[in-house]
Order: sequence, then structure tokens, then C-alpha cells
Amino acid sequence: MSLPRISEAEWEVMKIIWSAPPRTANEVIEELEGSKDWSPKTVRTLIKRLVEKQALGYVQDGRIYSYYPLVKEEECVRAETQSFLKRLYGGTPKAMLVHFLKEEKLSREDIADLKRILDDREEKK
Amino acid sequence: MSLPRISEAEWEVMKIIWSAPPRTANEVIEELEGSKDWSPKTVRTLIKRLVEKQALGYVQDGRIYSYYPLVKEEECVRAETQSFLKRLYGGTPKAMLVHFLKEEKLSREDIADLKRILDDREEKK
DNA sequence: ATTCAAGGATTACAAATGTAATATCAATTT
DNA sequence: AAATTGATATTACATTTGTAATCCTTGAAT
Repeated sequence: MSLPRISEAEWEVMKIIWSAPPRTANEVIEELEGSKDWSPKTVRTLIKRLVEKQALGYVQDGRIYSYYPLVKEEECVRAETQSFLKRLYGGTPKAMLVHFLKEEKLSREDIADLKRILDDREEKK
Repeated sequence: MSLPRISEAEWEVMKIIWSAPPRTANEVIEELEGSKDWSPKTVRTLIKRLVEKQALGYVQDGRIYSYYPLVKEEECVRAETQSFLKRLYGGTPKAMLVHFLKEEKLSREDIADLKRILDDREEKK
């Protein structure tokens, strides 16, 4: 089963549903209210498209639908990440890591954690 | 000056022109022949759109144009990366870094390099 | 001078995306 | 029973993107 292509706006919806499925349309709409300035109609359109793409399924309870993911978050994240990596960094993770480690905001603690992970890997070799 | 939005296909063109500007359309077409199965017309369309978006400028030599970037690669990469991070990882790079540092193929040398980068950052604090 | 080929310019056209508005249907309220 | 309300379903419409094809122009070949 191949993963559907999830657009930028659709990701916002998926993230909410992944975070605690199943969700009704209104729950999604409400949760998006803080972050996005979308009309409820817009959100419903996004949900509908995700159902068409078979990224979401639903169960009906009376006249209310509750939507749940048909695709796993990790898989979608991995696929997106691969495509992103390939597009921007020629597919090799190291260039990307260098960029991130150099440029992105990391706390001192984050840095310590990351170093520990690298140490760990070195030992296992 | 705000960065233009560069589409997936357009990135392929930009990467080539960034790598050694300026480039003629034919040079870009030729270089893409190996990796992409695009008609020369398609590549020209992409170039034209990038000019419209003011991602590329050109100099004319006779009837041949040579295209050069109007936007910096690092800036575009950073912008794309930010948007990607925000979309998939809620804006915090750490989760992603952990994943990659743990899972991706890295040589012992890569690991050493990465550690050095982290050390460097720590000192600058 | 005429023709032709190769650039660039213009046009094409469907699918995806952002961003809704309108229509319909059923349950709840009066 | 009629009206209202609040779900879902259908329709809308501009922009972006992928993927070219056709048209126009000019320098080169004959």
C-alpha cells in the first residue's frame, strides 16, 4: 500500500488526528483555531480530500463522523523526509546533519544529548 | 527581498545553476538528461518560471541567454528547511536529529565530524 | 535570397492546492 | 408540522505545478 501525498495544509489536519484519534471534524476545526486562520469550511475540505486520498477513514456515530488515520505517522514522516533530503541535500544525510547541527537552534542540553548519541554509536562500531 | 517559492521540479534546475553559474538553458538541459526524464521544453518552462519568480536572472550573449541565481542557495535551503521542520516536527529540530543520528548510515569519520561541529557550538556559547 | 534549425516566447491543459461558498438533509426547537 | 440549525456533500474558482507543444525570429547553410 503506497502512501498518499499529503499537502502542506493537509499535514496540519493529519497531525491533529494522529495525535489523538479518532477526531470529529469539529474537534479538528477547534484545535486549528489557535494556529491557523482557516474557515471551518476549509478544514472540512481538507478532511474530505484526505478521505479521498485514503489517508483518513471514518466511523459514523449518528450523523457525526469521527476520522482516524489510515496511514502511519512514522511512515509519512519518513517518506516526506526522504523526499526533502533528496531534493535539498542530494539524498545524503550527512550534509543535512551538518547544516542542522550548525544552523539550527539547539540548547546546551540538546547538544549534550546529541553528543551522547554519537558517542554511543561510535562504541557500538 | 523575500524568497520566492521554488517547486520540487524547479529545485533541480536551481541546483544545477547554483553549482556553477551562469548556465545556458542547453547546459541545464544536458545536465538534467542523466537524472530526469524531462523534455527540453519542460526544462525551458521551469527556467522561464524561475525567471518570472525572480529566482534567476540572465545575461544575453547574442541570442543565447545565460542564467544566474538571484537568490542564495543557503537562504533557500534554510527557508525550505524551516518550513519542512515546522510542518513535520513542530519546528523543533531535535527530534529529527535524534532520529537521524540514530538511524542513518554514517561512517566513523562522519561521526567524528559531527561531534566536532557540536563541540564547536558548545564553545561558542 | 531562401530555407532551415535552434533559441526563446507564447500557449496549453490537466491535476493538485488553497480557500472557501452553497446546497442538502436530518435532528432539534418552537 | 414548520422552521431552524448544524452536519455532511457538492460545487467553485484562482493559482501553482508538471509536462509539454506550437509559434516566432534570427543566424547559418545552401
